[in-house]
Amino acid sequence: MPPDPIQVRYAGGIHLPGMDLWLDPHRAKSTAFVSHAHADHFAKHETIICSERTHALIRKRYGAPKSKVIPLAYGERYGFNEDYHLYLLPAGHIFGSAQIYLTRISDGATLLYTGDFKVRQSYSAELIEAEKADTLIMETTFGLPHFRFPPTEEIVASIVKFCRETLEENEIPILFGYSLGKAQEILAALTDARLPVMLHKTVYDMTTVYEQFQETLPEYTKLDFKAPGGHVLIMPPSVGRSQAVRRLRNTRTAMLSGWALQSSAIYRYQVDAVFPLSDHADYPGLMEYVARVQPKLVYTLHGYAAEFARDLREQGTEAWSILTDNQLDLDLAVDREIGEIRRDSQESRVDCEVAVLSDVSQAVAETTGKRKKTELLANYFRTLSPANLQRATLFLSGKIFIEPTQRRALGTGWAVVRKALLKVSGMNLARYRDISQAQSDAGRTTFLVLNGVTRPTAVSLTELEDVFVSLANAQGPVAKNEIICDVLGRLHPSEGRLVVQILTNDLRIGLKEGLLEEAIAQAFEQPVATVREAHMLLGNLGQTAAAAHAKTLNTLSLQPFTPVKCMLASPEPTAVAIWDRLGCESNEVWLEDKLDGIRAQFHCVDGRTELFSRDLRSLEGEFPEVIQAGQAFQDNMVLDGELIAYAEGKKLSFFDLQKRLGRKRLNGDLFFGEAIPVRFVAFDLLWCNGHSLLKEPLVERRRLLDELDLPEHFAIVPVEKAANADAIEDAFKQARLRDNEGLIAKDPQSPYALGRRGKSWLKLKKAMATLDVVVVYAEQGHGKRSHVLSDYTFAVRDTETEQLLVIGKAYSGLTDVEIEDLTEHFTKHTLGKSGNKREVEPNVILEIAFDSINPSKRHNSGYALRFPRIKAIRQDKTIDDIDTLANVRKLAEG
DNA sequence: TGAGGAACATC
DNA sequence: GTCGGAG
DNA sequence: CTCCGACGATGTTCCTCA
Repeated sequence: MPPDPIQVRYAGGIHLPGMDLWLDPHRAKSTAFVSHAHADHFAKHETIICSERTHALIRKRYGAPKSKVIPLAYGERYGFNEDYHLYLLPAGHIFGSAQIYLTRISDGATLLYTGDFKVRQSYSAELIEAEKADTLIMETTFGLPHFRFPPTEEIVASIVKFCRETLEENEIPILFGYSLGKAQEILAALTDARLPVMLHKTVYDMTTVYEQFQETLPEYTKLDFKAPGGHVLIMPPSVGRSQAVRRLRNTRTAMLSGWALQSSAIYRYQVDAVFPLSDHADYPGLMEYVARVQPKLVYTLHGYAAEFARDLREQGTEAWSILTDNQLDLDLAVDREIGEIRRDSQESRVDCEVAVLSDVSQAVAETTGKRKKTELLANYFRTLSPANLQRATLFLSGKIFIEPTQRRALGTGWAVVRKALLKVSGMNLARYRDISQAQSDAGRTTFLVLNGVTRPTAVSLTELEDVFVSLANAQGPVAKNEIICDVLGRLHPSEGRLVVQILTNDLRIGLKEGLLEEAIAQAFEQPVATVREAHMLLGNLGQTAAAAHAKTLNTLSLQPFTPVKCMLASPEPTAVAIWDRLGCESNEVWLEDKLDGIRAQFHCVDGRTELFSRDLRSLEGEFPEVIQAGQAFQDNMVLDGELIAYAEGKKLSFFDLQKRLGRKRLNGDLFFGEAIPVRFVAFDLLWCNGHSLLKEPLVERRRLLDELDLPEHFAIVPVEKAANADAIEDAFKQARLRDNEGLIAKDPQSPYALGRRGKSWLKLKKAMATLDVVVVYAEQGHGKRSHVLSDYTFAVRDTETEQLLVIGKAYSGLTDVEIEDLTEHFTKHTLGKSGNKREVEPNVILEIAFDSINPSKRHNSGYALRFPRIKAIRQDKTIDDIDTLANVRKLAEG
């Protein structure tokens, strides 16, 4: 009578309930077997069983673990408890990697768990050993029959050939392989070739550990970015996109991975070559291994687990994927390490317009270098019909609507999208969080969450546009959620990723509008400047692309009721600086008060009037009285100006004006009763009675502006002319007395530069006193700051209660280095955590600059700062030196 | 019904 | 609005 | 020099949930 198999279950990791032992669990457990030293297999378990070599690697890499470690030599028998004993066998994956062999003493039942393994002899890892076992739990990363690696010598020979040829052409070969295991395997494999090798720091560090156990490594040096020439560089894939590596010229890159067998690999890794050097077993290897173990029952996991299990069953061995549903957890960790997407579901990909667009987007994201990006895009643009060209350029610029004036918000932020992703994938929130935290990249997260759960169909760009429009029209998150679920369910994860990126307005593919302009110019052989100009005039890349395609760019001009991108001013700290920049040219600077309102463009032709905001939105609903009053203008014109809150004899501020922003409903009494009165103060004239004035100098535009008869609610900003820095300084003081922010200085000879933050308009703002505050909370940032604590909440002291009261947050003003230093500091001085926010010891003093202090409900000090920025980290000060609430109050009132 | 959150837009 | 960083 | 990303406060709207 054969014994019952040792019970196995899966619960976020493999668990053997009979002995309460976990095998390579992702999260910290009481007792766990750690098969090898890759980071994803190593959590803070209370007790860790691992090979003594793995233990050495872990110690070197992460320092001595706090866990209790039971290091075992291969074959060393260990009595786990009264009923179970175990020993480890080499797994051949990386140095020190082990399988675990368990025996239940009472009935002799046995179980073998492989961890990651390889059957072939490798250069840097022990040769695998197999033993007969009743139950086998094995990894099946390459569990499809077509994964057959060529003989290792052939692979190595081709790698060496690649390196030699690259060096002969005076270029630098770069080999990408994971810093622990793969990199040393490559290094060892290169021994006979006698090529000079440089190792990236992370690889170098791990290699020094290897060296203690291995005599056959060739000579190597640490990567010197200044003189890499003539060397073979080995580095982990993750640093391949780093600045330092990108800066290296004349490189040829190669990825070393089992996935190289797939034809899409070169494209996916964005390298010049791929070689199938793997530390996993290929399909024949997996089969051979099963034959050696002769198991009665097999559980498979990782990669093509279900497929491989099916193949085994067909051969008469009972085999099951341990739980396809849970694969992601384990695969994910590996993905993160080696920068791969495990399951390549290209086969299920449907060739459609959206798929092509997402490929282009992905390629742009992965391409470094402007020229390559624009060329890629230009080639793509040329293949599109005019209508699809509009859509594609819009979507790639993260926009949705072709007509700028019909632009509406989608109302789909991360909250809505996350809900939809959970629904489509059936994933629970905890797992989703794991993925999103591990990735800290919205696109990759989306891909992984959707991977394998959607039924891709062909979707055209028109259909996608329809989805966006219906999203904009849908009312409420519930309705939007449904639409998103529907479209994601019909898309391949690669396409789903793009759609989510567009929905959340977070494309992040290193594609700015400027680059798209260049691509459009290149695609249709137009000068970039012309395309750019057209974009400013049309306010929309879709239309710009269409015009470039139709070769009608030159016929474009400023048209009333088509808002244009407005000219902006650059900040300048002092009057002297302004004079230096503008004065020398024409010996005169024109000064206007910098009004604190909202920028607006007023269009008027024959009594029809329109008002647009700075980003070309119609302000129709918000300021109807201005639009109405403007109908009294006798002339046809386009004005540039500022909408301000204004009442005779009463000081009104931006704060007052904000109450009217974003309003959809204006009750009757809103502007006749208590409403904040408003006026449009013009400072420029862009078009007048049929003529564009953009190219005219400011003097001329202003002359015409001054001739206009102004209706109610309209005014023109006064100009003062200054002939030296002192006069500017003086005017600045006057402007402040008038409660304005400061000055705008203009070159009277300058044309109107659409959309430019140029040097013809400069702004001088008032600098307030600064505040010394202490940081009380620190938070993780986003995007490129997702790995640092870049968000600081700070407080002042209330001398009455001796409490620290929060007055604001800031990150702006610190350099990357300072943020890194502070991250380290706050990590060490954390008092408590809730979510991403951590309370920190109040021992970092910041000097904060700001524009004003206002009463606020947001922070418990009752005050908030406008435009807070960090001026300095005051290492010379302590918490005793920070500003007091009384001080703040004084500044707020003063 | 009212508080609270998300999304968006303005600076 | 602010700022630092990269091309 | 110019663009871009990653950040600040605050207002309204709209929806959800207790």
